[in-house]
Amino acid sequence: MESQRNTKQKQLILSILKESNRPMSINEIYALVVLQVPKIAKSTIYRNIDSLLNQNLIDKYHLNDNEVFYRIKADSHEHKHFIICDDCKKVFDLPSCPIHALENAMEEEGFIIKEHLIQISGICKTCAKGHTKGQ
Amino acid sequence: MESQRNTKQKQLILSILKESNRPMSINEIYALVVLQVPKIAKSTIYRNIDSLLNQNLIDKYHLNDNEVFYRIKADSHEHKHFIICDDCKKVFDLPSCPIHALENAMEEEGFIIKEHLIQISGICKTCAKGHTKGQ
DNA sequence: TTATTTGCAAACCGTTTGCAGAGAA
DNA sequence: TTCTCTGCAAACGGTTTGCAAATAA
Repeated sequence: MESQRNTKQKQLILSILKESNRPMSINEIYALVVLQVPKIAKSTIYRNIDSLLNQNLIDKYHLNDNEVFYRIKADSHEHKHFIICDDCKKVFDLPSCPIHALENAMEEEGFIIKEHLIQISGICKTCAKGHTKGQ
Repeated sequence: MESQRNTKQKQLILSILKESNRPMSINEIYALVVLQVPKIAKSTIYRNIDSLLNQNLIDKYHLNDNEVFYRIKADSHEHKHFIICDDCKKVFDLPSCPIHALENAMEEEGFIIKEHLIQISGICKTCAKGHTKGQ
């Protein structure tokens, strides 16, 4: 891996993700960055996001209506429980995992739940037979 | 809505989805369709998929590595609990929802679980205040 | 016969890449 | 000074669209 330079563009992107502390789309990030660096190109944001991913400072998610979101990495482990607003399309973290208690808590806090989705991934029986390919 | 014609292309696409009975990507569908209709264009598949979606015969999901999947509609309600193979990238339905028991069952059946994701969507507090927009 | 559907090619749009100049170290 | 990063413009790839020929009804 090459050495990394600290440009104001990269610092700005990182600080936006840190402050929002929720998954953001490229367009959300761009809208905020462009206020402070009016001539910034979207490719610069894509490249910096890529660099932050490689540095393991942020995570990437494919959520909702096929949009891609990035979020500052959680302290301990990757947090992958989201709540998505059907209206404004923003994505928020869920406080915890157990689903039923959690839904009740969400509703008490004023979020109107429409549906939930559970996604589990790993290696299926067929593929597990074929190879021991760990990663 | 206009009248719908039953072309062999559309019948074929629908029957492929019915037989597989799991979420399939456009490319998976295309690979099977092209065997029987060699000159078919992908745009024809996209258009037929769109028509089947409008007819409420199939569902659409954005899963895994930003891929889009389509699956024949379940009898009762929309089934949105998937299990995804990290290796072959195929997507299968989960038999039921409650997550812990389910993970145990999956592992007993030989699926190696790497991670799971819970996604809940609805209307956030802020948006709920603004408007009473039901859909 | 006639209106919808098809195959083809071009357009579209989010993302990626090549490149010369700007800027960090 | 040197080498990475930026802004710009063009390329890329999955999806959509326009159009004339094919086909279901």
